Amino acid sequence: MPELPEVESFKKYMDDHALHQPIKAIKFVEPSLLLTGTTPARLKSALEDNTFEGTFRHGKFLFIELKRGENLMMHFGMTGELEYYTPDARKPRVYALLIMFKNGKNLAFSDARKLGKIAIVGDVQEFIDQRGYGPDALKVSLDDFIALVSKRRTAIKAVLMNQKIIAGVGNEFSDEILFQSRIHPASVANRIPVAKLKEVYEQTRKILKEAVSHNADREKLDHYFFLGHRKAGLTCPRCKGETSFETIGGRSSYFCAACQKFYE
DNA sequence: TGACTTGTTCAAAT
DNA sequence: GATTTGAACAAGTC
Repeated sequence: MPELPEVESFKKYMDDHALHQPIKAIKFVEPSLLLTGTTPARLKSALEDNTFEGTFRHGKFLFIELKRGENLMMHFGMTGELEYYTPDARKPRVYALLIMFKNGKNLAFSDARKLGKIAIVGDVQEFIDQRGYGPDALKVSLDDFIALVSKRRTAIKAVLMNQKIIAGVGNEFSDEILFQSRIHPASVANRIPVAKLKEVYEQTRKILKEAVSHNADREKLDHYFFLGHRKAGLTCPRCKGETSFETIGGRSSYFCAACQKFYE
């Protein structure tokens, strides 16, 4: 699922393939992905005869700067993907948004489950502020992290996944961060000692940075425990106990009840 | 067949 | 008002 590291790798993908090339035309076939305020006509007029000049990521949002001043915002939902390719009539792609460049290449944004979002955004910071998203998980300072997390009275896992507190962490990475920090995901955030929250902050940075450096490739993150194989009934590499499953914060959670301490 | 999954948003409850 | 909880959304997988 696209969390911060996956979105960062989409950012690199755009940087490597799609910048500085004039856009000839677009095709847009999935209006349900458009955020309120962006109509298909506005998308078309903003993109056609324009050029992507740079990229910016905040949490799980990717913003692609346009030469004429605005930004194309992409959110990948659960199943959003990008593909830059040479069109081939025999192998048509399924897409929600197709961008055709003057150099003959295409960029397709596809989204099988249609939970992604697309919009044209004027000022990126204003978009983030107006919608109330918290600081990016890799840019937030330790002090801000502690201040934001330590007062919450709900499960630490729900806090880490709440984009309005800290942006970028989703279900899968939250399980790994809490496993590495040895904290039970249902622990109440404001009951966790500050020294322990500092560890959560450090693990968050360590794991996300490493995932970013490997383009979120699970095979290269195999030295972590839960990434890639989230299941109940596995043997915990630390205490050799059996891993558990519970729904926490409305999401499936895997953890080791024996070595992840529960703070209540 | 239908339960389960995900990130976000919205409504309801506290 | 702020925070928390839980349901809803879509559609693919098993």
